[in-house]
Amino acid sequence: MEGIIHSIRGMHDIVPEQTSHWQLVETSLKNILTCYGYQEIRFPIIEKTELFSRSIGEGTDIIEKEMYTFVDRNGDNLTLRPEGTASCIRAAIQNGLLGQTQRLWYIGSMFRHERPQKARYRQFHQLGVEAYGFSGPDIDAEMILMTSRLWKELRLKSLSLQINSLGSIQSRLAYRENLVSYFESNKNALDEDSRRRLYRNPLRILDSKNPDIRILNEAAPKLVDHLDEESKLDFKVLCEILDHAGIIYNINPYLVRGLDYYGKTVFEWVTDHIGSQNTICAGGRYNDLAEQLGGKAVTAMGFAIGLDRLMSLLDLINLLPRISKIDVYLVSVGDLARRYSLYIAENLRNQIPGLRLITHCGSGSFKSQFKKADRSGARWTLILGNDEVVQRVIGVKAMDIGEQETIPWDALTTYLICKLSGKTK
RNA sequence: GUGAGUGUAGCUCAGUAGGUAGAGUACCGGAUUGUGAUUCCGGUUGUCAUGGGUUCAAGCCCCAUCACUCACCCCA
Repeated sequence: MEGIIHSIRGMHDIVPEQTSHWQLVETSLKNILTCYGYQEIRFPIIEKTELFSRSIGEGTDIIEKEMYTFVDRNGDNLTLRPEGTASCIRAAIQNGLLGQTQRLWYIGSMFRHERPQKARYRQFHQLGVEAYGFSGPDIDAEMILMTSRLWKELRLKSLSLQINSLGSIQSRLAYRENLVSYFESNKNALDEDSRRRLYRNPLRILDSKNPDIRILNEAAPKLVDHLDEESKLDFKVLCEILDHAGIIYNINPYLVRGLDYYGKTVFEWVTDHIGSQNTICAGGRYNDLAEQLGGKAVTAMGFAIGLDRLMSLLDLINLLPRISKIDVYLVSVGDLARRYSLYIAENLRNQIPGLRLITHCGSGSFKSQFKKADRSGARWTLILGNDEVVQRVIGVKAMDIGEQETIPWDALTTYLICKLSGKTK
């Protein structure tokens, strides 16, 4: 394998067998977003580093050690986007979109320099959704209902919904103090990770995986008891809307989310099927971010779906359908026939828009051409030899039942349209 | 960044106690001078991840490097 250049660690190719599935899923997702009135926005894959450090939070792992950051030829400090929220709101500010309410979505690659593992890659794909100018909690509920519909559309039942409210920044600060003093008085019980988080991001101790810490958390002060009145009410209304819609959820007081800009509503859809990276979709409210990035204050709510994780979940529980790739494969043998095959194919394409037709190209015996026709998944094989050309006819073989008919050229289009629409002739 | 496991044909994997590499599948050809998926016959495919070391001899043992996988951390 010497001399072969490989892709960078943690960055993977998506090959044709997979792209057909990705396209299918992406189309479903986009259709539903469109039906809810969300519009696509596209923004650059690279931004000034400052955009991310100012939004995501200086103390987070993303900023501290996971960004692909470099200095470009102008000396500017740039970063491959580790997430979409900051870029999206930057684009909204810059393009004057925040004068009115916005429902937006985007899709694309994100980059984080983490150790790769199952469903976690250095280049990964997210579908992000953001809404600006809605104070909630109705838009919060709308997003959760919409994600629930996405799963229904994909026939995905193995996701469970976790929700929580982080409260306003002020109420969270008060809570944080309480929490720190609680953990300080139990400092000996803390593990190494938790001690590190104690002053930097004490809320994150709450979602530790360590069983001992979990026990310690049970007696910790509860965020719910420190919520400000507005957050409390919003959260109550959110729960009521979800109840009315029949959405099953779990209020998880330990759900705190990692990025600094979240406040009030947060939610996650998790699965226990794909290993340790179990969050498929997550988001929350971030009402202070726009102002923090130099825009005017705008309420905002958003979430992102980890598409790599979604695809691997769908694959694992066998929800990816067998996709028929092609309708018709045209084989041709003989000099005369080969000259006519592309001509016949083009005529068919003209007359049957959307026809999925492969014309055999290159050499190949009759036998090998048929093998290719078979493997292409085509339901019909068209057979053109010199004899057929002379008689102005073509063979049509139904690959599933193995029956073959001879059809005159001028009747071929009608014949195929009949077959494709499932009608018997 | 930390830890563990795995690297042999395009793919999935065997490879006995160190003795110079095998199966299935895929691919190509034939049985059928013009008919696939089934059957039968034949053929091709490898710097055994890379570099060193031990040995008369290394796919196998030792060391290093790289990659992949899983978990921790973190997050979608």
